[in-house]
Amino acid sequence: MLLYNSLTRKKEEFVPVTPGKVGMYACGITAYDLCHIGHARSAVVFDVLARYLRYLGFDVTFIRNFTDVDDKIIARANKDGISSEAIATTYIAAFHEDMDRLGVERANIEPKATEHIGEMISLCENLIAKGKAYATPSGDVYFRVRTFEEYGKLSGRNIDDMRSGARVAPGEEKEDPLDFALWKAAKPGEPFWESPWGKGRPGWHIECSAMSEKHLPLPLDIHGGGQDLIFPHHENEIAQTEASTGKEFARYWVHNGFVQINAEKMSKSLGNFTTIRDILANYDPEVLRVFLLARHYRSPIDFTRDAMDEAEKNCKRQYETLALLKAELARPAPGAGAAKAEEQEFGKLISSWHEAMQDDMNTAAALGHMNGIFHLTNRILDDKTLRKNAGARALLIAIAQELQSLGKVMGILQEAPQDFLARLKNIRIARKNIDVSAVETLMQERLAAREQKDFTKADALRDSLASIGVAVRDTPEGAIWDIL
RNA sequence: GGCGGCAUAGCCAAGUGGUAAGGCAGAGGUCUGCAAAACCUCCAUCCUCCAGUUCAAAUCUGGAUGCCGCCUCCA
Repeated sequence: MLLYNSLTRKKEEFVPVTPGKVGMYACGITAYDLCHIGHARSAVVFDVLARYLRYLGFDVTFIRNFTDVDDKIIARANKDGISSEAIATTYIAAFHEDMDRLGVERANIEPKATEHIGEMISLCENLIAKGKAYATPSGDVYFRVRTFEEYGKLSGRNIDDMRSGARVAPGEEKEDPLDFALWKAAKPGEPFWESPWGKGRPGWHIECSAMSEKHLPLPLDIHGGGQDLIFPHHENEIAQTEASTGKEFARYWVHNGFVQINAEKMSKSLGNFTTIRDILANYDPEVLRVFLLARHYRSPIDFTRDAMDEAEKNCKRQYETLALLKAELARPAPGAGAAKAEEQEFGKLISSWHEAMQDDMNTAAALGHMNGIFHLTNRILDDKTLRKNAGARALLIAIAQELQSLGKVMGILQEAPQDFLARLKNIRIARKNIDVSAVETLMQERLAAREQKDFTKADALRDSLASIGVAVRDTPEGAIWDIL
C-alpha cells in the first residue's frame, strides 16, 4: 500500500523492514484529563491502520504508550490534592473505557513511562558519553542539538531559522537555546527517581525513544501521532534515538490531522474541546467512528452537530439495509437465474474499496464505495423477482460476508442490526427528549382510527406525532415510529 | 518573522494530467388510503482568482486572495 511519509513529504510504497512483519508505534496520551475528540481521531486512525495492515496479512506489533509522569500530571495532582500516580491511573482507566466504547482495539503493548525509568537513564548516560548531551550543576540533562546534524529533517526546519524562536527561560542552564531537556531535576514535592544526576524525572521526549527501542527492533516500520507532535516531540525523538544508537529510528512517519471547532484547532489550551464522553452521551460510538473515517486522516476536520447527524443517518441506513438483508436471507430463494450485472457491479465496488485503502488509507473514499454496496443491496432487495433467483441469492450472501469483513477493518457494522438500531433509537429518544408513553398513546389512537378507516383522524394524529418529533412508518408488520 | 498545509455544488466530502466518487438537503416518478422507508431519474460544462506548461489540468508551474497549522504543553 501507499503511505504518506511526513519525513519525505511523499506517498511511498509501504515495505516493512522484515517481510510480513510490522512494528508500529503511536504516541498515546498524557494521562491528566479526560480524552477529547482529537484523541479519539488519532486513536481511531491508528486503530484502522493496524486493522488494515492485519487484514493485508501483516503480523503487526502495535505499541501505544502512556505518559504517566509529566508537568501537567503534577499540576493536576497538586490541584486535586492527590498523587500524580493516582491521577495517571485514573485517566488511563478513563482512556481505556472511552476507547473500548469506540471500538479501538488495545495495542499489543501499552507501556508506561514510569515503568521505563531505567532505560531512560541509560539512554541519557549513553548520550552524555557520546558528547550528545550534558548534565548541568542543578541536575538537569539536556540534548546538545547542534551535535545532531540532521536535526530538523522531519519538521523541515533548519536550526538557524529556529534560533529566533527558541529562548532560554530564566533559571535554565542550557548551553544553547535549542537544547531540550532529557532529564529534569525534581523540584520539591514532585515525583522523582534516583539518577546519576540526583533526584529527578524524565523529560517527555525521552520516554518514547526509550519505550519504542525497548519493545521493538529499530528502525520502527511506522511511527505515528498527531500532526502537532511533529515538532518538537518527534523531531527530538529522532535526535535522541539516532544519536544514541546510530540507527535509523523510523521508516514511515504517519501523522493525523486535527479536529477543529469552527475551523480552529481544538485543544486544551484554547479550551474549546469536547470530550469523548460528552459526545457519546448524545451519539452512538459507531456514529463518531463513521464521522471520523468519512474524511481523509490527514485533513483537518470540523466537528459539528450537522456532521454528526449526517454520520448518524448513514449508520442508520446501513444497519437498516443489513436488517433487510438478513431477513431476506432467512427466506427461501426458489428461483433459477443469474445476476451477472449485479455481480459485476459488486466486484467493481470491492476493488474500488481496496484501491482506496491501498492509496494512503483513504477511508473516506472506501466508505463511499461501501455506500455503493448498500445501494446495490437495496436495489436487489427491492426487486421482487430478482431477489428470489439463485444467482442473486448467492450474491446477497457474498455481500453480507464482504460487508462484515470490510466493516471489521473500519471497526463498524459488526453488531446485530436490531441491537444497533434499538440502541440508536434510545439514544435519539433521549437526545430529543421524546415522551415515549405519549407517543405510544398517539400510536394506539392512530391504529384504532386506521382500523376504522378514519384516515382524516389518523393523519391528524400523524401530524401530532410529527410535532413532537416522531415519524410514523406503516409497514406490512404494522406501524412503527422513529425519531424525525 | 521562519516553516508547512488547505481552497471542489446550498452543506459535508473523495479525486495529483485524460474530461468531476459518495452522503445530506432539493425536484420529479414507482410503491402507499395518504405518507414514510426503499427504489428509479434529475441536480457542479466545471473545481477561489490570474497567467503559464501540455494534444489534454480541479490535478503540474508561477503569482494573487482567503483560511488553517507548527515554531511553547498539545492527538
